[in-house]
Amino acid sequence: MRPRSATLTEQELEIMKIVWDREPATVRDVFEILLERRKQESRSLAYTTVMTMMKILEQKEYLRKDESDRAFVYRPTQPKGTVIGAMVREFVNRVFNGSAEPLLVHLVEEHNLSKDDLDEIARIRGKQ
Amino acid sequence: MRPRSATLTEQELEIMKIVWDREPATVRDVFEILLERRKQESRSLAYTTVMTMMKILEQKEYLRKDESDRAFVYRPTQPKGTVIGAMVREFVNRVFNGSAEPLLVHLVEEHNLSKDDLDEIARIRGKQ
DNA sequence: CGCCTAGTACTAATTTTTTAGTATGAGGCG
DNA sequence: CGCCTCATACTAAAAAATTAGTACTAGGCG
Repeated sequence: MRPRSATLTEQELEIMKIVWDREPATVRDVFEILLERRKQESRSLAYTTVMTMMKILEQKEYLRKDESDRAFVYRPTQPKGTVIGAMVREFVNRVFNGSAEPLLVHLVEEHNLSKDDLDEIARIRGKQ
Repeated sequence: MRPRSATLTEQELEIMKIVWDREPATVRDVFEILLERRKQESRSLAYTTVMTMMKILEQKEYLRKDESDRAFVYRPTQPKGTVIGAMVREFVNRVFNGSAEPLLVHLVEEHNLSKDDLDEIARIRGKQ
């Protein structure tokens, strides 16, 4: 039996990022942004596809919908940081067996993070 | 049209990690390790499932198979660091729109990376 | 008022990913 | 030699993830 994804799937995340950005957002809001992006890469998208995805996100309790004037408006139930944090944790677990250091090394070596960036983070971190 | 995953899927990665570890590995090698893990969580696994996955990995050219005494032996075509690096990049793109810093912040704030760890990384990084 | 638009609910198809069954063959061994 | 084990090739089913169609409704507006 194939298990369900433990975190947001790719398309679910795509939608959640938009809703976190707008807070709240309607299906049409999300649809238009996504459609625009799809056009860039010559892919299409149906309005009802976004609707279905947002309903799924509501069922999974990532979104909550409120009656509004015309269309439903959706809001995230959890802050972005919380959900993304869980995704980072899942990634670290899955790819690096739970250890964050090797990921850090990848970031430093392959993502142009300078010593200054690290110092900056360390400084912020140190403050608390 | 749903696109294919741009990186290793979950099960593909699980297998690749084992093969990188053994180098080379047979289907049976991988099967036994995975079966053991599955047992822990009361899940089952068929030998042929692993075979199919490894054939897919061969088709995708992540693995190469060599004739051997009894069973085929499989070797990775690319070093672990390269492939995992690509996965990190894909993750950063997908989740953080390509910017590594916010991921770094998550790591520092939620994965018990101390200032010392950062210093250590910065030192290694600085050396080159 | 009747029509068009925007929205929703419901249903379902498609593709990917994961899983496994069946048939077949090679080789050791009693 | 005949059987049993292990491996492979081939086929395909099941589940998840993604995509979309159809029917229906409310509301604006000509």
